[in-house]
Amino acid sequence: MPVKKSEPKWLTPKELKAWRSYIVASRRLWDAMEIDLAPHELSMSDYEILVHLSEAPERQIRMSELATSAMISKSRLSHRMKVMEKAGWVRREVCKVDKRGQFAVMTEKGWKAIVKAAPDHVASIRSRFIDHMTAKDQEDLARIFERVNERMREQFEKCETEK
Amino acid sequence: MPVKKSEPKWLTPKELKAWRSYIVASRRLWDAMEIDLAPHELSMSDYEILVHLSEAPERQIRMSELATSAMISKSRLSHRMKVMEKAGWVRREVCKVDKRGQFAVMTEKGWKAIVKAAPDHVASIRSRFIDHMTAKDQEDLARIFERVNERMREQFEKCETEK
DNA sequence: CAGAAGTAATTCAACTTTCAACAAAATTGA
DNA sequence: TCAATTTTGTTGAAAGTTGAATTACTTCTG
Repeated sequence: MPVKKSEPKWLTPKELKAWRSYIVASRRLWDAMEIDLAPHELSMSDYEILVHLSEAPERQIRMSELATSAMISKSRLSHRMKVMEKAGWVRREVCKVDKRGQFAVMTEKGWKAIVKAAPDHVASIRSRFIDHMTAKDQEDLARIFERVNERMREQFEKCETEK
Repeated sequence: MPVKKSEPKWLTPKELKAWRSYIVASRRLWDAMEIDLAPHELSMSDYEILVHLSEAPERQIRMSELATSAMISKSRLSHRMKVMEKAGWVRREVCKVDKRGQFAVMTEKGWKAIVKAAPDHVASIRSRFIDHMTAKDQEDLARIFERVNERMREQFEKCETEK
């Protein structure tokens, strides 16, 4: 029997428009916000790392946990930490309970750096994104992306259990 | 007179939720779609390049134009083209009118590769994103991101004229 | 309690992206 | 016309990212 793939269900013009405008705006938005952060010698990704670190109790957290919350690989975090350690923003401390573990610890200097960058970053989020939509839009957006996120989690879990 | 920065206008909980759900879902979405494309030996970025190339008249286009439409730097495009040329998907041809110029030309093999990848990619856009929202949501989303995009273009133009 | 399996984090090697410098050609304008 | 400027595209080195391998522990199991 000849293998016949089912006809792909192409996107309708409206679907395509939703996808393209999302993907194009997202790309530009990211670039613009990187530029906005650059004066603070921070990339979006490094900013994210520092925020999660700063929100941890006593501004310290295990490397693995930090990697998870900042949504980057452990390897990448290791490399970035080396850079940020050199900049004096963080330091590493061995975990006394589990000697395999390391704590990422935010230094006073790191705290000052993030406190200094935060107002500009928030202004950037506003001027590039949030301020261009109504309160209703914000709610819709949150709902939509929360759902997308939720579905991806489900898909991922399904894919895990299949192993 | 002491310099006093105006109090930063922090995000309200709703604004923060809109921003965070957008940024988190976007990150995961991108990763998931990279994984979906991987079996075709393509990254999202390379796919984008090939799509724009395939949509050009006679499937050929000047390097600069391609870089602009795929929203990547000329340098990056140059490097990627070298890789894709090696894979046999594209080749380069000098422009007879403007001898500085190069045309990126899609090969038959490249066309076949993109035609083969497209149905899976569209299925990926659907299952990861589009299918989780209503038609109304799609319209709202398109409108919101179109506006965000438009505003960024204005901001960029303003910043250009200031030079 | 020994050793097998699992986990935390880093390192290595390969690859990708960026940035600055460059060459060649086209355009501008005095 | 012709020198200055701009544009096109590439290159090479440095920086960043990834995934597999590695090291050093911890936990589990009989």
